[in-house]
Parts: sequence; C-alpha cells; structure tokens
Amino acid sequence: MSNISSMSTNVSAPDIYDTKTFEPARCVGPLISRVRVALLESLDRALSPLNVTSAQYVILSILAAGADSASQICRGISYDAGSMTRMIDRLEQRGLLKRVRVADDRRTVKLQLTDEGRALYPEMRALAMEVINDLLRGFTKAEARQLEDFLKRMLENA
Amino acid sequence: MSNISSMSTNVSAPDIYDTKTFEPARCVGPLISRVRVALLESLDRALSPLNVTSAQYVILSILAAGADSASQICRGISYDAGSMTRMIDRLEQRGLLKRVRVADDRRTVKLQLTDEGRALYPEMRALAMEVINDLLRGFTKAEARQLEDFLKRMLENA
DNA sequence: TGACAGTTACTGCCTAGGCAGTATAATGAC
DNA sequence: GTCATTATACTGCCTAGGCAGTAACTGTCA
Repeated sequence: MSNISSMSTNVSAPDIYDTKTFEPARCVGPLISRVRVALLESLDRALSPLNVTSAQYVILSILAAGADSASQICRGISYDAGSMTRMIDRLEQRGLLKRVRVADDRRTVKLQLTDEGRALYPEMRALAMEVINDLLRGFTKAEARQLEDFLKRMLENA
Repeated sequence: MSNISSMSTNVSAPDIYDTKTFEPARCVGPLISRVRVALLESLDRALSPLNVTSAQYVILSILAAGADSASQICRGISYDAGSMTRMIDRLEQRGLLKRVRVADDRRTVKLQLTDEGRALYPEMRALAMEVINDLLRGFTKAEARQLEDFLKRMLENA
C-alpha cells in the first residue's frame, strides 16, 4: 500500500485508527505528551546547575538561531506575546539577555544576548544535546531522522 | 550500522546529535512540543461543541480505559495530585463523573462516569480519533506503528 | 496629508498546573 | 496491640501561560 494517492484512482491512504480498535490512552497522542514531559524534566534537571529553566533555554536557543525580536520568537513557536514579555523580563533579570531599542522601527525591541548569555549558551546547548541524545539512546541515525520526518509531516498536516 | 550492541565488542550505538551540527531549534525536542500544541489545539476545537476541554477528555479516556481512582490516574500520566482534585471538581461540576466513597478503603474516592459522561464519551472518542487520524494523514499504518514504537522507546529511555 | 489598518510590546485578569503541607485512613514492624 | 510509615485526597500558595484590551508606532492608500 502506498501513502501517495494514485493518480488514476485518487484513493487516499487509509485512516490509521479505526473505531473498533482505537484506544485513546494508548495512541500517539498521550505518547507525545509523555515524551514531552520526560524531555522537559530531564532538561530542567540538566540545566539547573546553570540556574536556567528549560523554558528559558528554549527562548535563548531560538535567539541563538538568528531570531532577534520578541514577536518573531512568538510566531516561531506559537508562544503567547504577553507571556513573552514576562519571559524576557525574567531573562533580563537573570542577566542573560537585554532589550535594545532600535531607531528604524521604534515599536520593536531587539533582543541581544549579554556577555554572560553568550558565555553560558554553549554550555546549555551541550547539556540539552546530551539530554536528547540520551532520550534517543539505542536509535540509529536513520531512525532518528525518520522520527524527525514523521513529526514534521504531522506539523504540516496541522 | 546496527543499533544493537555487538556482543563481542560491546560498542553502543553512536549519539544522534553531535556538537558540530546540533541545531537546538530544529531537533526532535521542539518538534515534539509543537506537534503536541497542534494536537491539543485541534482536539480542543473538535471537542468544543461538546463543551469538553482536551484536558478533561484525557482524564475521561483514562477512566474509560479502566482506571478508577484519582491517584491511579495521576501516576499513569505524571499529573499533579493537587491539580487532579480540582480537575475532578470541574468534571463533577460539568456532570461527567462523580466521586463515590468506597467502604473497603475510606481514603480513596472511586471515580465513575455519570450517565451523561457515559453517553458523551463515545462521541469524544470518535472526535479525538478523527483529530489524530487527520494529524497522521498520509502515513501508512506501518509508519504510524513505527512512530508509536519510537515514542515508546524514548519513554523507556527516560 | 490624513484617516485607517496592521504591527509590536505591554498590562491586567483568568485559569491551571506544580509544590509543600495537612488530615485521615490503611499498612507494616515490633 | 501500639506506633511508625505509607497512601490518598485535599488545600493554600506560587508560577506561568492564554486572552483581551491598550498605547505607541509604521505603512498604505485615498
């Protein structure tokens, strides 16, 4: 069976779960939620020596990936703009980043890592990588790439 | 490359991500979080006509799967016991379940679906199934089983 | 140019989960 | 049989995200 619609018959792939056998508590939904919880718990534990939470790390990693404004980050990860304001407050208070008003668009505040943020980020990144590698223990690289592919396809379907 | 350690050399599978190429914002971590958000958003949208939230549905589905006490559910999904008390309050107020004190262990309260809960649950289940099937659009059944397997293996690693 | 819509950041309010502490009941050790 | 330990549910407090409303600002278009 192919998951690609036939050009001649236009049939689509069958539904994965059917009414007779669908077990809500055992399908991919709860699995994804539980994996996420496990991941965040490990991440918080790993980052705690640096006095950084997993949520803070997420923001910093997006910043490090090139984003530089609050709204940009919010769009990128569907994060609430109000929460983002307060998250930035905390990160600023923690000394990891700073707000910089820019002249060409006085609505936006540019976000920049402080010296401490720049110094600490590689450590966070290394710890996070360790956590994820550990969660993927026993996976071949091909399997991991396939998992990424599955998740991306689910996102495209949403 | 095999993901099974060789018996003679005892080498383990290589790490999935390495320091040089690891991109925190593009690895499985954020993907899982985003898929979860997308899933819950769709679920909430689908269940809203029934006046049930995705969080409430989750509890009911575990109840329907055989669990019958609060602590049992909390253990099953790593849910906070204090939050569970209030969640049950809401579900009771919504008329979907009821607390039943039992004689053999007077600490526990048994949770039972009300008539309305029993009547409504199949509809919730059908809607949830639709949401997940939609998220898995284009997947073959083999791919979906493999995704489940990947997630279970990650949970075992945690 | 000036009204108007869209964007950005922020604030107040609400909800919900996490954590710590408590009361009651059951269990186990001795 | 009594006392300590554990289990269960609950409560208060805190934190953080979602939503709605606001103010400042930009860009557009009549």
